[in-house]
Amino acid sequence: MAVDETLISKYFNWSDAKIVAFQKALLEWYDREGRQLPWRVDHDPYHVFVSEIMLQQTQVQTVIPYYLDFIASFPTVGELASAPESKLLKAWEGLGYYSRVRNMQKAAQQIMRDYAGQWPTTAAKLQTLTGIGPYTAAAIASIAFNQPIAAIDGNAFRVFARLLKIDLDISKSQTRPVFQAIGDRLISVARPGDFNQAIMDLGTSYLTAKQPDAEHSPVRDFDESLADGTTLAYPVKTKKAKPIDFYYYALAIQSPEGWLFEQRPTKGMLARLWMLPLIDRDDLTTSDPKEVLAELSTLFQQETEIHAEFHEVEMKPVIHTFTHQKWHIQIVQAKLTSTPNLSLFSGKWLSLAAIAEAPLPTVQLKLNQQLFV
DNA sequence: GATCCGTGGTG
DNA sequence: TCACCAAGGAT
Repeated sequence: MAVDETLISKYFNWSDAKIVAFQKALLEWYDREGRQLPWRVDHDPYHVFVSEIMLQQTQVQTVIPYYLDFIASFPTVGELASAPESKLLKAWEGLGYYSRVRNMQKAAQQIMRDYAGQWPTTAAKLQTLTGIGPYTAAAIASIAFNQPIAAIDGNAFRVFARLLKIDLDISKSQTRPVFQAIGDRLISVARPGDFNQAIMDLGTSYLTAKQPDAEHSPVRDFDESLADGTTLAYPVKTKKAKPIDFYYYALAIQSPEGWLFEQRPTKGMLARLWMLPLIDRDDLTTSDPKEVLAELSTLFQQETEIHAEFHEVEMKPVIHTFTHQKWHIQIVQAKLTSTPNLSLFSGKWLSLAAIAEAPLPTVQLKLNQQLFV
């Protein structure tokens, strides 16, 4: 809570007059050139909430169609709270970070149960809701309820780091309180929501990460890194690790009732979404292609007593890169003349129509492209 | 506090 | 191909 005052004053010692001038320059620009976005047509806390969750680590252009569909399907927090999970996951299909939508429903249920459907108005209370952290709580509190608290996202880190030449590593958790304290001193008490959104618009226009145009920004006169030509030195951030390679076979098994799909476990990657069964190549005793197919066939027959003749599909492996993992998937196919009982694979036989209804991760959509087109 | 959790775009 | 980025949060 108590942020080291000497650390703050190392980077920030603007006068009140300078702060006011900064707010004026920023907000006048925002009034002139701020983006028109679907979630900016009103300040409904539910609308702000849905958009902010979707925008976590996701670009505006990606979010827009999902936001419009989501609000149409689940218009109120009460309808979100009572929606079936499968519908929610389907609405989120392709957006990534799928735990966001399940946490969003938990938060909606907390609103209904603990707050009688009325949103709490302070960032502190909002942050107790599942899936709402310091950034999202500040965004909702400031935009929907005019609370003067800075929303420190990637844009705010970058903008403030450049303006004030803050050389703290923004990937370290101790850094956030410093930016929070400085942002809270800079923010316009009269228009906190617009201030936060203006900082974000600034971060996606003149002060972008790779090709900034700081010399034309509306706050160029307040930009200390522009003054000495060190814009690109900020923000300081440690590099991310390279994704780890994984090698799988995807079993494309077709019976008269459809294709065998599995729902992924409740926790971990792509939780509760549907995919073809994946066999880790490291779990097989051989890497010789012919022996692999024989082993898969044996594996399947053990449980079914149905003869399954697997064959490698003549297609390139599907390669899909996540943040931390890179999957190399070779499809193997088998067509069954009757439908066996399942025990080895805890899956379901899905018709093409059912596959279209099920929530699928993008890597499975890639597999579908190879199989069903 | 380091790691996990997706996807699409860009140079 | 690859590294990096984009309105973060939970564990």
